[in-house]
Amino acid sequence: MNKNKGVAGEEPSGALMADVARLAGVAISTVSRALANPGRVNEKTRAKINAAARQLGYTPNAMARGLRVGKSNTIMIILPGSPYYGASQIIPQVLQSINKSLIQRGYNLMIANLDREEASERHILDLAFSGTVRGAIIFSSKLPEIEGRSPAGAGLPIVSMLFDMSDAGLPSVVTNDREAIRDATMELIRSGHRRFLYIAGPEGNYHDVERYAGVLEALRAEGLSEEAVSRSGGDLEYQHGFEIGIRAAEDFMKLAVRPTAVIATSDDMAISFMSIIQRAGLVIPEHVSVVSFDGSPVCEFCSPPLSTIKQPVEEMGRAAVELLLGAISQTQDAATTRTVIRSQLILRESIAPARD
Amino acid sequence: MNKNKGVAGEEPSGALMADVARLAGVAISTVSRALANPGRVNEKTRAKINAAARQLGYTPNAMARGLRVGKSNTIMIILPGSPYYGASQIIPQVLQSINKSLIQRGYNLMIANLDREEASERHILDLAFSGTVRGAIIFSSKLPEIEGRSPAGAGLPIVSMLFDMSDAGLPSVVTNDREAIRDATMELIRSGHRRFLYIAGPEGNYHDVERYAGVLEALRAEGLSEEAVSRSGGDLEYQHGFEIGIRAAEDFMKLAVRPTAVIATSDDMAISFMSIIQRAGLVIPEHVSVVSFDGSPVCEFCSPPLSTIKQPVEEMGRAAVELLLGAISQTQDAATTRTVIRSQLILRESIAPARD
DNA sequence: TTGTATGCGTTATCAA
DNA sequence: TTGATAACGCATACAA
Repeated sequence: MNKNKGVAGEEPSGALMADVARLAGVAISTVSRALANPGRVNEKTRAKINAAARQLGYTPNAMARGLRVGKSNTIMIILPGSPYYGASQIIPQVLQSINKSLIQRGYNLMIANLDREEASERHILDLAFSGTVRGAIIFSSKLPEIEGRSPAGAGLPIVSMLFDMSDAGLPSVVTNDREAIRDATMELIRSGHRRFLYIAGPEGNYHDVERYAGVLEALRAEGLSEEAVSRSGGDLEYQHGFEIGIRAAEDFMKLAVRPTAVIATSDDMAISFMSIIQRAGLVIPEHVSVVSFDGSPVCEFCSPPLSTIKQPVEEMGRAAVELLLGAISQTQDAATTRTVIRSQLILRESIAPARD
Repeated sequence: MNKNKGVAGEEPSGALMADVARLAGVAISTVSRALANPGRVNEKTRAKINAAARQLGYTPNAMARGLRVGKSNTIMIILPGSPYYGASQIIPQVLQSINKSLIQRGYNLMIANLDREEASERHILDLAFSGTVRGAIIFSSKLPEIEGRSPAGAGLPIVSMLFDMSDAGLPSVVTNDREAIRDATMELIRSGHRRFLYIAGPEGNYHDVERYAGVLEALRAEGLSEEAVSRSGGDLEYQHGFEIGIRAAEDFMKLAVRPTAVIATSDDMAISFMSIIQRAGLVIPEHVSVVSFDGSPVCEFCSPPLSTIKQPVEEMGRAAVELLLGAISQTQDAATTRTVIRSQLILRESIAPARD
C-alpha cells in the first residue's frame, strides 16, 4: 500500500493505516477504531495493532483525518503588524504559553500577521475560509475584513487577548487595566506626587481609555483635579513604543511646570523616555518618578530599575485557550464574556517620594 | 451541495467547488483547472467561473487539496525551549520576517517549541510524520529525536537558522560570528583596551566557539596574549542571558585586575551585566567598555546606549525561507551549505577609549 | 467485536 | 477545450 518502499529517488512517506492493518492481520477500520476508541476493540487485537503501528512507526495523516471529520486541529494567532517587537517584548512569552496549552489539548498553533497591507488580511481570511484553522486568538485591536468576508463569516470562533473586544462580540481575556493604573497612580500620589505626565497609546483604544480613566479615578479619589495630569502620545500604535517615549520626553522637557511622575502605558515608552530625559540631565527618580505597563523582563535591568505593572501573560494565554476551545467544542456560542486577570504592580527604584 | 445553506443551528461552511461549478454551468474539473491552470481553459468559461467563485466567496479547502496532492503548504519553525524570551528579543522580528516571506510564496507558518520535555519532541515529530508540515526552520542547537524517529526520517527538509548545523547535515543561515566579534574586539584594542572579559553562551556551542575564536584572533592580530581575556559563563543557554550577565558581573567584581572591556555574546547578558556593575558603583564606559551581540532595539535606550553587533534577522529569515523552499521544490537534496550574512557593529556610548 | 463500503473536497487522468 | 471518474488516507454507518 505504501508505494515508496525504498524506491531510489522516492522520498519515504510514512506507513499508512492500511500497512498497519495488513501487518496486524485486521481490517483497516479496526485499526482506525483501535487508535481512536481503544475501548471499543478487543484487547488482544488492540495489542496486535499497537505493536504493528509502533513497528512501522505509523503516524496518522493529519490532512486525511481533517478532511474526513471536517475539522482542522490548528488554531491561529493573529499578531499585530510589522514590526511588532516594539510594544510587545512579551509576545514570545504569550506564544510560548498559548502553544503549550494548545499542544496539551491536541491542537497546533499557526501564526498570522495583521498589518496594514491588504495581503495580510487576505491571507488571514483564506486561512479561515479554507478550513485550515479551527479557531483564532487575536492580539490586535482590529479584525481583518475585506470584500465583506470576515472570520466570523467563516464560522470561526475567535477570542481576543490583551485587547478587550467584547463590544465587537468577541470573548476577551484582558487584565484589569483601569484598576491597576489607578492603584499605581494612587501609590504615586501617596508618596507626594501632584503633577503627572501620562504617555498614551493610540487614542480611543480600549486600553488607553481604561488606563487614562484609572489615572483620573486616582486623582479624584485623592481629591486632586484632572488638571494634574498632562497627556502625551495618542497618535501611534503600541508597537511604536520607543518612538512614543522619545516624543513624550520632548513634550516633557517643554512643559512649563514639569510633572514629578510619569505613567507610561507600555514598558518601551518608559524605557526610551527615561533614556532621553537622562541624557538631558534629569535624574530618575529624584527629578521624576516613572512607572509603566507590561512587565517585560528587561525592566529589572533598566537604570534605574523600572517599576512596571506586570501583565500575567502566561495565565492570560491559558485562559484564552480555554475560552477558545470551549467555544469550539460547544455548538452554541459562548456568551460574550470578558475575562479579567489581575496585573501586579512591581515596585522598583524608578519611583520615589516627590521632593517638593 | 453545500449542506449548510442557512439551516438554523448549522454553521455556514463556505461554498464548495461543486457549488461554483453549478453556478457557472460547468463541470467540477473545469473549475479546478480554471483555478489552478488558468491558461488551459477557455477565456470565456474562465471568466464565468471566476465570477461564480467570487459571488459565492469560494475558497478551496486546504485539507482536501493537501490530501490529494500529498503535500502540505505549512512550514514549521522550531523555537528553543521555555522561556525563550531571554536570549532573543529578536524572535518576534524573525517570525515576522519568515512569515512574510512564506506567505508571499504561498505557505503558512506553524510554531513548535523544543524544550527539554519529551512531549515537545514528540509533538514536533508528529507534525513531521503526520504530513502536517512540509518543511522546517530550526532555531535551536539540537534536533528532536525520539525512539529513532527524526525529522529527517520523515523526509522533511530542514534549514537551520542562527545556529550553524551544517555539520549535522542541515543547510544553515548564520551570521559571521567570528569575524564580527574579531572586528569589535580589534576596535576595542585600538582604543587602548588590553584586558577583556568575555561573557560566554553555552560552552562548546558553535557560536561560543566562533565568537571566542574571534576574540582570540583579534588578540593575536594585535600582538596580545590570550591571557588578556577572562571568560565568564558557559554553563547556561542563551535564553538565560540576564542570569548569565548577573553572574558575569559577580565574576567581574571579583577579578584581581579588572578588565577594561567586556564582550558579551548576547544583548541580555550585557544589559544585566551593566545594570549590576553600575549598582556597584562602576561607571560605563569610564571604568569599563561594553559591547554585545544581537542588536535588539532596546540597546539604543540602555544607559549608556549599548554598542551591539546587529544580526540581520530579516535578511536571515528571508534567506532561510529561500533555502528551505529550494530544498522542497527540488527532488535532489540541496548541497549542505552555510549561508553567511554579515552582521553590523553598531557603536554607541558604551564603548570609550581605555584610560590607563 | 470486526469487516465492508462510502464519502470528505479536491486534483489529475483519460476520453470525448 | 471540457467532462466523467478515480484516487488521496482516513473515519464512520451499517452489516455481519
